[in-house]
Amino acid sequence: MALPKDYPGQRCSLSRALEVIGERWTLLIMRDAFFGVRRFGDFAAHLGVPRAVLTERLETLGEEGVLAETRGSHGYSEYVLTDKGLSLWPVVRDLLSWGDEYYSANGPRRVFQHAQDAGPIGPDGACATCGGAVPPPDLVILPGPGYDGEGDDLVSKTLTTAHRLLEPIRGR
Amino acid sequence: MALPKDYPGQRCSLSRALEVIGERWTLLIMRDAFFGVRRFGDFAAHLGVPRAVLTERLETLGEEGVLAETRGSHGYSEYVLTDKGLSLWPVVRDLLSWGDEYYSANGPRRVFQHAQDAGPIGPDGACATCGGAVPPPDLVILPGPGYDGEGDDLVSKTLTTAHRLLEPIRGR
DNA sequence: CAGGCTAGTTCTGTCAATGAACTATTGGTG
DNA sequence: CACCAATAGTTCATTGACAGAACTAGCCTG
Repeated sequence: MALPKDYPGQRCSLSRALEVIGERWTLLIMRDAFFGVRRFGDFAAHLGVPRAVLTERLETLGEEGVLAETRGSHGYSEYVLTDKGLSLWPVVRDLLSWGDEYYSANGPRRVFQHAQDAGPIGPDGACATCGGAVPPPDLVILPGPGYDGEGDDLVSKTLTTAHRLLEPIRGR
Repeated sequence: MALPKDYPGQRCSLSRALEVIGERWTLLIMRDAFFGVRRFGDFAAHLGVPRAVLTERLETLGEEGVLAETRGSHGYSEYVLTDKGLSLWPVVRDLLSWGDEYYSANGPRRVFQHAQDAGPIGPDGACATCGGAVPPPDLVILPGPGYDGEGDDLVSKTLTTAHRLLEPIRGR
């Protein structure tokens, strides 16, 4: 988003939602958080977002209760999704599916699997094997047909190795 | 979104999707399109978006094949969702649901119903009666418990009267 | 064909985003 | 304990999208 992040005349809950997660970079930060990124430097390195912007976004997301800042075992801050943040998973998933459908000629770069029964996850987020909706912690992320490690930074590579969603990831 | 609408280092389909529909105002334009708004002046009046910005967004959405510009019976342009645009409905719905859940103290301003069996639509978009996913043309939009017509412009009021999604709406 | 409606365009000031450089805090090592 | 590297975050000048109002051109109705 650009200038003011708010939408003055709008009272729809969509505009309220966009005031929280609609600014530029915010949904990419959320995606990374779902994929396991937790540390300032990893967000910055992976996204290429200006550090000042990243600082401000993390602060906003914290104030809105979407992310929580905690101190990790290493003494540095970690930014972790709250329940409110986790409930944004359908939004992130739908956007990923839409992008995959219309802008990934070779298929998705990353695909999801249900950890319990190894069933593939469809565009609607349901497990093709058991048919149920799968919450983020039960999802495994795997490299998809569209993946070629070309030019990826270390965080990108790590994000694409098989792992559970939300499982902490570190670059280097 | 702000400055450059693109995300240079990113190759994820999410970033590609956000380059199309992630800019400021764009998702509100999409919501209005789902709700039946088709004309330039109605988008402008309802959203309060600067006209120059609206022009640019409609152009981008047209180029990306999300909206199609057609000439209505009145001789003026109409902007209508394409199939590609319609497939963004889950994104809009999920954002609405999330906003309703966390930012609508009195409940949603608008609720949805399955046109065929009058079943209420849950946060996941499924009909509570028949259990199926309901495509936009089969949805009826109704005023919800959080609705109070206070301060709404004419387009807002019209949007909240009972009608089917995508059914053309006019202010005045 | 005249007046009003509609759809844009133009223009200027403002403010967020960018990107690089800098500072401060923490962790690790000898 | 002293030093150095890693990490997190701040500062600052520049750029350019957005806001908002005024303007223009086309269309439509009586």
